[in-house]
Amino acid sequence: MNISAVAEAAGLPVKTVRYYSDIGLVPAPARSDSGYRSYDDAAVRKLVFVRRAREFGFSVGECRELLGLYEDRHRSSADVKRIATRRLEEIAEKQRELQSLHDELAHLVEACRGDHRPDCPIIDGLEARRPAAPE
Amino acid sequence: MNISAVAEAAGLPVKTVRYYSDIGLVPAPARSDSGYRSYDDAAVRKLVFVRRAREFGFSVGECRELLGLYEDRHRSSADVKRIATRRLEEIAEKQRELQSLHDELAHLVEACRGDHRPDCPIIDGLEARRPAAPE
DNA sequence: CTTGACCTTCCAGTAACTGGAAACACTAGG
DNA sequence: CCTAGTGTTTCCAGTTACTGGAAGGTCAAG
Repeated sequence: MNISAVAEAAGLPVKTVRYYSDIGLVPAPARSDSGYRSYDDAAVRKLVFVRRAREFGFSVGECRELLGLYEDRHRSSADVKRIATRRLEEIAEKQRELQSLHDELAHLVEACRGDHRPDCPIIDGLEARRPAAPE
Repeated sequence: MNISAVAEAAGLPVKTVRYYSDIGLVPAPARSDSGYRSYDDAAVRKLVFVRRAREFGFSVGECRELLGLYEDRHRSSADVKRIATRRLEEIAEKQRELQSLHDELAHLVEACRGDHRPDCPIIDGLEARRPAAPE
């Protein structure tokens, strides 16, 4: 399979497939006489796996970890569970943040008449509140 | 005010304040004889405004837009409302995505025994499902 | 005068790609 | 066999929004 075929099969852009090979996330594919990358079905499976994991918000580094576990089924699934659970917590945290963001902004939008008067609660709301300085 | 004072007042790292001046997001500050940046209260207000807007998920480009509106109160608040509403929709969309992500991953984690058996529903779940190819 | 904190500029790096240029490879039609 | 068009290669640069660090100038205290 040439790169565009495998890219389509995996649901990834060609550039990304090349990139994943470049950074060693997936093994370097065989090459044809003319230098074309030649992928097999195993490569497709791994790329699909990576795409899915990325969609779940796993970083490329975490994908590397997961792929290692995926490759070596003898390792305990506890490792996988640990990684996934940590990510689950991060997602939940992000959801909470997003929720408060949404509520606050929605409140401002609601309060905004959206007409041509110069005062605007959204602007005013952005201007308000000063938190503690960072680190 | 020197940069560290204004940074603290605005709740931003020094580097970021310098960066915002560099990219012209906020106006280039006056300089002392020795070349030190010298900020005034208006600069602090703008930086606070930008920090808040960034916290709301507005991109730097959008902050530029908003800052323009903020600077020119004669413009209608409809513009502000339009931008904020669009962002609100994006936040809601992101929340929905995050929710389905969370549910799916939580399901997999629950199904995972987390022991030393070689099969792992999380791995299997990541391996499954192939969507349409992108763009 | 020296020490230490603060400031300057510039360069590089981050994450995860994405876009584009220049050049070679392959396939189909004429 | 030639040509056009598409696919592929490598490499370099750019993206976003900073962040870290080096080399060096400045300032206030003791």
